[in-house]
Amino acid sequence: MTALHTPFALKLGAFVALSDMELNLLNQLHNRRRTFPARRDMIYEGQVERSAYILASGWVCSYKLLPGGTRQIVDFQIPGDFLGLRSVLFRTADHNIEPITRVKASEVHVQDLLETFNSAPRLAAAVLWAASRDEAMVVEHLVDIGRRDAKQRMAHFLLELGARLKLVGLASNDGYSCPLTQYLLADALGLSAVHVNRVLRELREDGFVTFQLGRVIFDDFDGLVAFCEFDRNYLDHDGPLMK
Amino acid sequence: MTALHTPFALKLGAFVALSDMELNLLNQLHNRRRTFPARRDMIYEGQVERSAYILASGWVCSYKLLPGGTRQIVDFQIPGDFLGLRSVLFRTADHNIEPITRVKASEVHVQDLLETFNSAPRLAAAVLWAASRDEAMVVEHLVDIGRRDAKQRMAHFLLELGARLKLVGLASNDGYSCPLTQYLLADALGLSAVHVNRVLRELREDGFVTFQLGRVIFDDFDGLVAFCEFDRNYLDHDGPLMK
DNA sequence: CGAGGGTTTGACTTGAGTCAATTCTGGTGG
DNA sequence: CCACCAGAATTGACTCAAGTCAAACCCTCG
Repeated sequence: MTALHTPFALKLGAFVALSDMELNLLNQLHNRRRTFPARRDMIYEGQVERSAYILASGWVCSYKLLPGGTRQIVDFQIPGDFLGLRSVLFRTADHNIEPITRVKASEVHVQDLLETFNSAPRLAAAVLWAASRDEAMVVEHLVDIGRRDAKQRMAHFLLELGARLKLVGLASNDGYSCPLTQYLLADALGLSAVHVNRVLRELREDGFVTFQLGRVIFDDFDGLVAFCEFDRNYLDHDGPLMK
Repeated sequence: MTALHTPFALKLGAFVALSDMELNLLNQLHNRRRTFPARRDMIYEGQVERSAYILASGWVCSYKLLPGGTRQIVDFQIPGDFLGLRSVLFRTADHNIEPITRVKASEVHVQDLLETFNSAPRLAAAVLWAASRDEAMVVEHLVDIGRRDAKQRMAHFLLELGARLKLVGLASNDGYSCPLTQYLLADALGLSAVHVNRVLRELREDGFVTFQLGRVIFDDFDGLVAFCEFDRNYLDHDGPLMK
């Protein structure tokens, strides 16, 4: 078994046991490497020229802008995630995508993707699976915002992010490094930045999590899971589901 | 051109101009008709036996239950919508689906669906398109809850629902009939039932919409659209996008 | 005619937002 | 190496949107 090179392969590998041939195919998708500076939108609402990307390193967020000037961050993308898969289907992008850090990503043409799927149908299943999982994530985010109070919401969010990062080897149950500012958290969780700060302090004082200096540290992982009633099942995978 | 028989065909017809052959194929999907009584879950979280349905008549909602006993309704499904497409992919359903009214639906086996796609690839594109649109809807719902106050949220929601119903011929700019109770609205919009009532009263007193006795009546459609900054584009289709 | 959802309304409470000032941090250039 | 700056993080005081509790009311259906 060869090494799993990219976060993308790592992630798909959590769903499907990948053969060397499949790993090679995945690597070939990464030939069109591009770099994006932080803060400047990669894809913006209404943009016509469509392309999809696979995130190799760095973090981005996808958000919708409201007329009032506020915005709602729909999701964060981390290494291994697909970007703009949906904007390829629609004629124009329906939301903006902004790099939070400097980002490296591989541009993927629909053509190449389809060809890859042709050669290795199991990869299609894996990608579809990953996409469904992302959608499930948005749903969970919706529940978060709709029915949890700020403190549980934050706790749940930090755990979920941790679970995703663990899939690509960027987190453990101890914690992970996280470039998100409190403003970004606020826009994602539907809170004000001030309140985000207060909530983070409370969680810290409760001895659950510490989020400071770009690192999330789980001081009491199990306690935190219990506090926000985090469902361990839906993100935990013990290994490939398809052999 | 034959009549468009089912809401499902009507909806897909908004995306792709359907040939007689394709219409026939769609109709054949509807041979396994089933009826469900109101209030009893059709699909529940954790259920293993998977099947997908196409809604022929009636309304259902998909929701997630929280440990505290509250719930968040993620989306409502109306005639022509797919049910449980995702639960076919995952081993178990990740949310519950409950009929709001008595419901008629056609059971669809993955097998049949794939065969249909094989015979008419354009239908695959249309279904994928519809699925993407549904996902975009969830995103919009997320924005609604995260960043709009209760009044705009309600206004936006009622307009969106109207737009969807219009696609299958069940609404006009005057209004539509709607079996949702204020409790259901509350669970969908992340509000309390009491506040839903207050907000509906305000919208009525402002002369925007009247929601009473199971009917939504747009007293001032344009005013309402302006009030909640509804984006007409993303749901309005003048006709098939693929000829 | 009674029962049970569903709808309305009022009085009170509270979680989260706003405004505004202060401190911390990391980066930059002299 | 240090002074300075901008962007982040903190904190306190005050406000307000939305929740909670509780009591009517009102259809509709058996």
